Amino acid sequence: MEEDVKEGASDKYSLRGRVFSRLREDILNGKYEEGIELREIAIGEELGVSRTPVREAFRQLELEGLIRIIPNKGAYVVGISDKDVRDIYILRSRLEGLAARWAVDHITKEQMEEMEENVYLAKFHIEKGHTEQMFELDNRFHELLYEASGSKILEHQLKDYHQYVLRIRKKTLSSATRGPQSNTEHEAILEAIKNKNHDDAERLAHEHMINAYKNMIDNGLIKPD
Amino acid sequence: MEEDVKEGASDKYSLRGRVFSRLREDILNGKYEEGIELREIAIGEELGVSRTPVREAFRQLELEGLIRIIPNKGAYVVGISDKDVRDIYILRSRLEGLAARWAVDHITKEQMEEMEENVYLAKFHIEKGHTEQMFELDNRFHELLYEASGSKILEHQLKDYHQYVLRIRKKTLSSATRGPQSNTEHEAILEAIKNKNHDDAERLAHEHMINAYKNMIDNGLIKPD
DNA sequence: CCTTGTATTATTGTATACAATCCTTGGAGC
DNA sequence: GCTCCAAGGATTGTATACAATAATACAAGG
Repeated sequence: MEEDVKEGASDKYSLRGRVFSRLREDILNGKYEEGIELREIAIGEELGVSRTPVREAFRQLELEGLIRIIPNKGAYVVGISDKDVRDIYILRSRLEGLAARWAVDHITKEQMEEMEENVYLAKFHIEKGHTEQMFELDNRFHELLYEASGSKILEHQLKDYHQYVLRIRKKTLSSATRGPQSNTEHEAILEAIKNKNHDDAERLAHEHMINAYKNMIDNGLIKPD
Repeated sequence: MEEDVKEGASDKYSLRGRVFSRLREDILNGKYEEGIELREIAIGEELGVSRTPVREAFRQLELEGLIRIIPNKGAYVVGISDKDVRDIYILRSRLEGLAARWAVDHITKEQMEEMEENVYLAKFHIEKGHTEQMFELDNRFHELLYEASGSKILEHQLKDYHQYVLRIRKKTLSSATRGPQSNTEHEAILEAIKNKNHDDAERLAHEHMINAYKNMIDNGLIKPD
């Protein structure tokens, strides 16, 4: 029964939690475009709730930087610029390297086993071209790495960024060449951790992000500098 | 009149903003100890407001990781463990290095001038042993560095961490030896940026954090590993 | 025609009322 | 005395009512 213990602030079973998750997803997926104004009543009616949970969700979204609230005026969708995406990938490249380094000493047997299963299963879905499953497995691999780092702070931070660039990542992975290469890199990172090689783990995780970054630019998903 | 444009989510002039700032400060300063339960009504009465702004502030504090809300039960202060502080310093060491590197290319003339003034003025207050001013100048130096990086993402992140370890930093800087050394290191970072030396800037900023970290441990302010 | 001031309206900010949930406490049964 | 359960109280979750603020429209004066 130890389910849902982590549930940071999403809280699936409260109205506020659902509103928050829904709005975040809608913003990241581009349903609400940048600059658009979100009205409490309208959102409330759309989701069938009153203003109270909507307001609380707004406050959280603001803290996440997804909307900007101007007092007594309104809430405006901020969106993510190409520069933000580039910056996040550079930050991630450094922090994921650190996560991999720390994971060498802190990964549990269960986490290791799930990682191995993850990489193995991914091969299958890549073969079949199941993009949705590839996406989910990629998500989970990185989350596992964050959790295995043994640092709540680092885990929290990387999960945030991971969420943040969700939209762009969906496009990236469906690319025919990046999918397989990404999983090969996952495998290499996993091996380094298994062999307790700190430097390799950090370097490979770092390069993994840099490669993803380059891929985005080469495929024109975001514009360079 | 371009004041208060950044005001992320604090919003000094709304009740919610004040409640949020106040509670964060009280938690970080140790007024509310770890594990203590915060009741909406009690906090509201203490600050003379109703539950609504208190609840909104709670939701934000949860997202910042300072309290943990268990649905239908209560809000509990999380506090910062020694491990969290150690982790943050390691993360900061890497990210501040990056900030310094980026600052080389993005710092404005005004920022550069304020940095120079900052380092110069700090010498005076160190000489006189004015700990409060030393603290403020140290704060400002780092904020300037973050702003000069030219990356909203990185700036936001580092400011967060900076706030987070506020309590411990106050103690550190008042140490007779660390104060002067810290400012000397600031000066070196500034020089590297001025000379447009990316590698030095990154290395020095990185080392600056590592030194602060070691100092904390050597002085027993937090326990090692 | 343009500017300015004011009234109206829409929207957010805050307080309060009501509903749902959890915890405590006390008593019945054994 | 111990266990279990039920009732009451306390606390959070949600909805709604009211207050404050900002946007808009329109009329009066230049």
